[in-house]
Amino acid sequence: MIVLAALEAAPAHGYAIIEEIRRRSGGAFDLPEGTVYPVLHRLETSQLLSSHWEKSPIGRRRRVYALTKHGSASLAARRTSWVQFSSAIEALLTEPKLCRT
Amino acid sequence: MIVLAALEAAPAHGYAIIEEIRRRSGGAFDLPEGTVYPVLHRLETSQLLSSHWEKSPIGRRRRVYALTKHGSASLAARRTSWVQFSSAIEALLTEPKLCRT
DNA sequence: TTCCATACCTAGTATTGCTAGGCAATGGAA
DNA sequence: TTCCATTGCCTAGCAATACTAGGTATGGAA
Repeated sequence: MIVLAALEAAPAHGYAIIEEIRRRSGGAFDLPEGTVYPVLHRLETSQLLSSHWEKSPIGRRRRVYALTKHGSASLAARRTSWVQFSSAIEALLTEPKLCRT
Repeated sequence: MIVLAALEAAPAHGYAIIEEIRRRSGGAFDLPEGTVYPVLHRLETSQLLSSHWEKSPIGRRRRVYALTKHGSASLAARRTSWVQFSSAIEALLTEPKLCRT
């Protein structure tokens, strides 16, 4: 979900995605390449991302990923799941206090 | 963290913990026994829980778990981690909209 | 007696985050 | 010129773990 969200605003290549995630999360998520690249491959295999090779301004090759329609839909679904999940966690963490009478 | 939180109010045995988690989460977390029992064993090995055998009112054996001091401290730390984690996810999920000018 | 609910357990599988490497090109420093 | 840092990609293998799919045992109800 994090990777999909990072690609929501615009397509990007792996290295930039890692930096974007680190920046947006205020450093909380500093994901190593060994985590992100396999995720990108899995998401592409699942048709949630598409990719093509590009040249950076100084001539380096890059693989640029973009959300597909399925990817956008999946992100929306994951957002909903996240809200339900975090609400449930919140309920589990706070209910004991509500029980005291 | 979920299991620790379920034991915060009072000690309980495995089966009751599963029901308590299901109840508190409004059915969102319906954890199978194959998930919870190994977790209980791991938490006890890590000294976060202690256990003893009891007899239920109708005579069935039960293993009742309780938070240790380390368990309470660990739960507190996990709560803090959860808040940071969920805040970071929230930031990742909402920032794209903030970027539009 | 047979079945269900309670109550516990674990072997094995599938997933996945991460470590620890490797490859390649570029630009600047020594 | 040579070397290293940075950018940029990749993967094999380890470790953790959620879950499936079984198993055991007891008490009460049908």
